Amino acid sequence: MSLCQAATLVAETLLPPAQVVKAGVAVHLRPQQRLGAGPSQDHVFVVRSGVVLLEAHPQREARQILDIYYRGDVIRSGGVPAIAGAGLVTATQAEVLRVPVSKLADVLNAEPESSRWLDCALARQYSRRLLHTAVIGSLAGEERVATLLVEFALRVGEPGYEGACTFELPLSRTEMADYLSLNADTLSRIMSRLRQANVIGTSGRGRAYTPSLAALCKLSPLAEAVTQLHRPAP
Amino acid sequence: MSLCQAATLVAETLLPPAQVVKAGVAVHLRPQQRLGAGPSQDHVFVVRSGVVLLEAHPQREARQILDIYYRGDVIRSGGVPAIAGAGLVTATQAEVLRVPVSKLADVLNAEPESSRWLDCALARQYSRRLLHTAVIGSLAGEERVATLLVEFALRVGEPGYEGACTFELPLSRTEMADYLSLNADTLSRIMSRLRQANVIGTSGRGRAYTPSLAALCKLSPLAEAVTQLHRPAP
DNA sequence: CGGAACGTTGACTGTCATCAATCTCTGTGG
DNA sequence: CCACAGAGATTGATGACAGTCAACGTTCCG
Repeated sequence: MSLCQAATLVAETLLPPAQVVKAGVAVHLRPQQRLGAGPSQDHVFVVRSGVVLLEAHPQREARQILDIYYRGDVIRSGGVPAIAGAGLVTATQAEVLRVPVSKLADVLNAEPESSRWLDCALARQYSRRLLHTAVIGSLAGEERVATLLVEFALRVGEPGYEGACTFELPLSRTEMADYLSLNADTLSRIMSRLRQANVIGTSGRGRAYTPSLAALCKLSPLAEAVTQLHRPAP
Repeated sequence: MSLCQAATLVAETLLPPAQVVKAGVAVHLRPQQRLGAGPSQDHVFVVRSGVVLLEAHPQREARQILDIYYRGDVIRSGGVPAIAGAGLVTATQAEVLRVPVSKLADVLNAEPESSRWLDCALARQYSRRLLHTAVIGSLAGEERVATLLVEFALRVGEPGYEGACTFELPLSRTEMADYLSLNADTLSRIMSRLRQANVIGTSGRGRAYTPSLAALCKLSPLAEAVTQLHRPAP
């Protein structure tokens, strides 16, 4: 099987096969560090830890975050559309594997296993893009925020008692706003409202928790789809 | 090379290799016809002519069009996220190739050529999704409409004298609105404004033309990126 | 302790959604 | 060929939500 089945989104297919790892080099990055500055070289990056963002500046003074990459995700620097100011930035400390496209191509031709892994990763990420289109295209501000919080809770959260969940916020308020196509001010207002409604709590800038993940999900019409695409491997 | 270079988005890589074609069956469809009604079977569709839409109903009474597929595009029915009312519909009369996933997987394993074609198609489509995220996430109503019109002009347009261009509108107003995350009423107002400004003209419901494609592009901050991703092969 | 970046909150404005009425195509049947 | 019906498209009046600008508070760093 070279195409990924919905049922095979498990841990073993998440990380790249050894041949791919051997073809690349590990890169350690601090928060807010740019990736793939050299546009001359077309690289593929595989996220091993941390969170990487794809950003662009379609307008003067306007930033848009187009994609969020988590552990196991694959990024092809040459596949970024020609939008002004497009580029990759880390949101948190991160470790990525950098593989030249030509070397990866060799591995793919030699190892069908690698093709299976790549197709699987790309299919997963394509689905997530479609879902995010639905989020920013059809949900109200509060619903968008709830959806992103559910995503974070599933991706980087530590479950607690009775459906409670503590999780890191890998993106700053401004970054979350740019991802959700909301104003940073508006996002702040929404977060305050959610806090007052006891749906979430925050501790410091980078962390949050929810007493009931189910309650948070009820605020997002697309929580079910998010859960399907971001739930940690069983 | 198994990954697609930006420079290789040419006609020869657009259509599936013969082995893939042999593994599937051609299906002819009328406008507004649904695809892949049987959720039991996971299929891959390749668009050979016409336009296919991926739609969903994230909210009661709200339709969102998540993706537009043109000639040469690849759709995997199993990759659609679990949003309510998600499914494929034709916008126009269309012909697609329907290939069972298991059969395609066999071909991919046997023929590296096929893997190259598939990776190429998926990379192209992923870029387009990112671009569309930027469109609905950061552009004003009029800019979104201009962007979509440029896309149509490049995809299905017949160039005329001095930058003029006549093109079919494969989507109805309602569908365009649902794709751009605009109200159908608002879209209609914007189209009227563009008509009064002589940027576009319409003849009947399904056709439009622009006296100057360059003028239309000037209304879209992302026209350059659209051109890069939708320009017909040289 | 001080400064800078980030986050919060309030008052105001603008854009787009909503609702309702009218108009225009398109296909059908007399 | 024309009349009709129904869906789709247009247009106007109105309101709500989110953006903008500005001021203040908080967190985190040296």
